[in-house]
Amino acid sequence: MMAASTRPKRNCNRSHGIRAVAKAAGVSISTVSRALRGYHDVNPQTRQRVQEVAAALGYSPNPIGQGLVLGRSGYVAVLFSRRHSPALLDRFYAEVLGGIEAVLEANGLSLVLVTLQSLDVQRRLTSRGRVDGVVALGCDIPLAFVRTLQRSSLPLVLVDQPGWASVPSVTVDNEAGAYAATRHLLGRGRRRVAFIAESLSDRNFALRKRGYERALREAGLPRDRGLVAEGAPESEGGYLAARRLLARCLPDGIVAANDAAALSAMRALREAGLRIPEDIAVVGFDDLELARYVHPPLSTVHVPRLQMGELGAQLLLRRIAGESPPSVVLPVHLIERGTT
Amino acid sequence: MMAASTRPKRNCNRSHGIRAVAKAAGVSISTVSRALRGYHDVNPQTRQRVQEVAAALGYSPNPIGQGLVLGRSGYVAVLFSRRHSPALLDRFYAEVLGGIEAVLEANGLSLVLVTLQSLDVQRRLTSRGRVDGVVALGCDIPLAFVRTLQRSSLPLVLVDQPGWASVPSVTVDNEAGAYAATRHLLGRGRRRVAFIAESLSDRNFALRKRGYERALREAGLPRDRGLVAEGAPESEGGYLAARRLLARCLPDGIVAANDAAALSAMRALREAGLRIPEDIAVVGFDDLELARYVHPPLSTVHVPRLQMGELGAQLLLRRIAGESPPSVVLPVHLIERGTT
DNA sequence: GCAGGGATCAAAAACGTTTTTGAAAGGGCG
DNA sequence: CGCCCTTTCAAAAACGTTTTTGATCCCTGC
Repeated sequence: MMAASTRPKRNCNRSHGIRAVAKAAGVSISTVSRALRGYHDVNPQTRQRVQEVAAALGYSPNPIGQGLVLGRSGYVAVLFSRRHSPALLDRFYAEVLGGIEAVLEANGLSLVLVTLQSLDVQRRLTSRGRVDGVVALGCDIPLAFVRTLQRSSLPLVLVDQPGWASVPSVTVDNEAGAYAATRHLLGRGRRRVAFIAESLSDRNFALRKRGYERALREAGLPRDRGLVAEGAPESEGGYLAARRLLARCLPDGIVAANDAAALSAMRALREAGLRIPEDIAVVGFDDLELARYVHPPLSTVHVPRLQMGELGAQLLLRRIAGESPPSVVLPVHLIERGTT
Repeated sequence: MMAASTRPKRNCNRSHGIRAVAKAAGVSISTVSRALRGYHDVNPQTRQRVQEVAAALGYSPNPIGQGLVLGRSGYVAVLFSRRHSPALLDRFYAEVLGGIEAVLEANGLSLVLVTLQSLDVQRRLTSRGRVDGVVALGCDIPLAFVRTLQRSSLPLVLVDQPGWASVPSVTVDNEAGAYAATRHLLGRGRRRVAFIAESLSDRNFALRKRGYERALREAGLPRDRGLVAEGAPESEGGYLAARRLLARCLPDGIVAANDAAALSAMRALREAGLRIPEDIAVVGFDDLELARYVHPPLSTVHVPRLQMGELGAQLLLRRIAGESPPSVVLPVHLIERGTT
């Protein structure tokens, strides 16, 4: 009597899982799998019955079981640097994230958020089978880290950071955007045009500075180092940069490396008693939603954030599929509003 | 000769995995598992050798294999409503997210971002073993949806939305916060104090309205429906609400349901030629970082966002462990700045 | 000398799926 | 009537772990 229940193992006659469906439909589990996956070698009647039974039991394949045999997890990691980590997540990357999520979602993948803050990030990413690919966001992901990821042969794309070698990337034409912004100010008769940034060690901001310098050079204006000011790599860096700039000279136009810097710079300008745009014109970069709503509305270079995210995700999907898609550089365009 | 390689199956002698470590260390795979997991019945020398070999081979256990046998995935879903989905992610929830991520990270769990936009969200969450738990963010997750999640016996906690039954939650004392804000204005001699919100169907905003009303009642002021205005549930809803309010009457104080509404209302007030705080005082709710930097700096009710996220994650961890932790209501406090 | 017991480890079952392999059934053709 | 091919499905292997079970070895105590 007792022998039968001596070793009940875990629970062998559970009511979930592919086995339950197989039993209820009176077929084998392999047939259930094929029927549900839409393979050809299964009788239409059988397929129909299996589908009905599966629906009735509320069955859907356990993704871990699938992942084990298929060798994929169904997760894609989105890597943030410390500066843009969720706690500091600015609207810029929030929107990029939205684009990534939409595309992944449409392809049945889930998005896992990872920040560079944690020490064993590397292990968690490269650990075999944990994620199927990585999108690295922003230009302050250390190159060494990217190289490590690349070595682990995990599909990888860079967004808002130039790619290299076989790593595809999605970026915007930073240099051309800043060039257009500067030309715009020069075209309005401004002659002492400054450039400010939260930080010039940010690679994207450095590229924008080059566009600014090229415009000045082409206009035949002398290069004045006093016209370039740097703040601090934090949310109020632009305010600091503007204060430093005004302490040195009085420009009649400012090209800011991003909207955040432009907006806090505007506060500094107002505190200094300057009128915008009469005394000094300002143009930003990014076209945050907020730019439309401040007073006066901020002229800025529009960056297609959603599209960046979507393209990044699409590139990653192709990479996961084994292709080697080329990097893409998105064009940007200036939007004139009230500050110029 | 050929018989040996007739069926090479996938690849049976691969150089990764627990088997490789076992072979290299000259022990069985079960010993490797026990040694690495820190169990007792393994000789210290053997353990040491196994650890060295594992480190040398760069081995770490495949989480999918672990998940399969352990019945957990190592992932926790954070659920956003459409309104706060990544594309629209406001700084409020970004910071809550940061708190959640920090705690999960410290406990070896990863965070997967899920929005209510997708149609089969439900399947993806409740599908057995996909995630170990869910944190639902915000007060506009449909109750029906929450109930479904609850029925699936997936550990669940609500953040910024009142829990019920056995679902624990983390909220702030919205009613008390708005009460304090209103009392503050009344204490400064304001008598015609209005309340504006992007939307009154938002449950948290409705609670704040009740705090506002209680303060007026206790002060013996007559109830005036014209003093309550609603905008639209979008980023510029506060602007609209303020316009509607001013079209009806001229208050000398405004309690806004959140900082976003307060800030865009301030724009409307300024456009109407009103001085802040001389003609009209404004107090917000949330204490966004931006509140400190606008001009004049916004008086507001501080909401401990990071802490909300941390507590939410901790509650979920306890729930996953099988406990039934109680809901928590965090206190809030008023911060006086330049607008009152 | 031998039963009993603790320490250490190997073998195997189990987790839930997919995919390969091969077998049975049915039909056309010689 | 037998052979071969096609259709349909069942059985089993495989994915990478953890955990249970039981075997071996060595020691202690009688």
